Amino acid sequence: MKKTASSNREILYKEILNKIQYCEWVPGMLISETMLSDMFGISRTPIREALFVLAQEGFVDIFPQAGSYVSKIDLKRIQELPFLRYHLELPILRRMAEQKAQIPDSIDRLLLLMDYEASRENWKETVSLDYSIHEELICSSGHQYIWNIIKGELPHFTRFRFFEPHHNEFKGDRPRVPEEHSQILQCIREGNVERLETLMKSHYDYTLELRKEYNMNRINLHPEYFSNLQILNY
Amino acid sequence: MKKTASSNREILYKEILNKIQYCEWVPGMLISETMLSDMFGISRTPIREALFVLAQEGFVDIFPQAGSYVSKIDLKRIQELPFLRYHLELPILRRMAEQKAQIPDSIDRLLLLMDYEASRENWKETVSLDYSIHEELICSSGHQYIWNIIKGELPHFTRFRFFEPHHNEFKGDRPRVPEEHSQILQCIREGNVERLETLMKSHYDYTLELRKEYNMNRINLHPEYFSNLQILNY
DNA sequence: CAGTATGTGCTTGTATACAAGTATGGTAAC
DNA sequence: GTTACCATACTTGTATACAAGCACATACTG
Repeated sequence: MKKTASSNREILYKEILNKIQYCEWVPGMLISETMLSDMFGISRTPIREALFVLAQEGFVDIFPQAGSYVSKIDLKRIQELPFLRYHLELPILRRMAEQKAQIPDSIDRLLLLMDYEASRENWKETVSLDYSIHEELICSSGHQYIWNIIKGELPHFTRFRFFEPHHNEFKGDRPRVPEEHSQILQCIREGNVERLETLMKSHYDYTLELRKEYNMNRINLHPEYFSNLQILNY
Repeated sequence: MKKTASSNREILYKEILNKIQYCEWVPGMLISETMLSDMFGISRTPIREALFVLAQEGFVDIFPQAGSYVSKIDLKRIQELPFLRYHLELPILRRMAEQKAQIPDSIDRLLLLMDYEASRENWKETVSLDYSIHEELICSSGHQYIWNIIKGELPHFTRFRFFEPHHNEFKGDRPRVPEEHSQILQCIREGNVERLETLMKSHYDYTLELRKEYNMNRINLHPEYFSNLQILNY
């Protein structure tokens, strides 16, 4: 029993997810199966199969006999992600710090790369490396399944990062992210648990992030891209 | 644009998931599309669509041109669930306790029902009410998305609860679960944060659970149902 | 002019025929 | 007896035809 190369369905799934997470297909856009069928030059069957999985994950809304649409960016969901990551990643990293666990060398390489890509303003690559750094840390401590859960939510947040074509947070409201990573690593190496917790808290400053003026302005540029806008009014 | 009644695909998804999570279809069992097609009296198309989603969630393994199988129970995944729940649910309940938040009346009704169903040894209903109690608590504090993430993982654990037809944990290794719920509620109502943390820790005693003699014996009855068995040997 | 009814074109839902790859068991060669 | 090969039956992957339902525009009615 062998696992063969990727089927069209799997390729399509990744392709469509990329279009959506980087907002090349904007929230609310109609994506009918026949349209995708023409675009990719294959039949509706594998396209439907990819769309179901994407719908299950909240990236596509399917209205029977009416149409399929790129889902709107759910601000409630965005708001919950930092909570999720803080409370799952911190205990893992804290344990690594307490045990002064070995950190894989690959991390330092990723840090360098992220700096490099950020300096060249390659934002897609920068964000991708951001995620990879966390992935390496979490998985090196054996919590692959926890990371998989987080990973499934990340594309929702990626949309929030990319919905304006020319925005980037690393120049805007969070220019210090790459530096924060280095500091977090250092804390783990030194076993400095207290500072680690402080750093993680600000790295995932989840209580107010969405309601910062910076983000309010961005969101108001494209209110039609969002659902659950009311959470901005508390 | 209206959401119509459930399509066959959605019905099938739930139906198949139930068969799998309650181990009516045992781990490793072959479930070919034509077999399901005959069984349910509908064509392969909606069945395939349901199977893809289940495969994505880890309940089904699809081997192209070879066959589809009920996945084995992944002990690593089972082991991570208590970690996940503890670190997500505790901060939510802790906050409720600190704020002495209002707890919906429906919870007390669910507690009563769970006691009742447990006393009548209706295990499916008991487990289902167990989950509902947590759901009510978590969602009443506004963290529906966090609960959805946990909810997606629960059927994996349900399989671990039901893979022996005549086993039940509430008579076996964890008879005090219903009582623990009452105590947790009381802590929240009284704002007793310290005791809450202790209770939650034992409610999700995640570090050793799988390696307790009780579970080792159960697992050894059906080693062919499991993957990642090696984690029992640490 | 307002409101209702209806037809048309679009969408997704389902069934089925066919393509292509896998695993198995039997057979023949050694 | 052992090994290699091959035919066969089974699996999933894909394409396509048709069914059924929604939404909008249009025409009709009051």
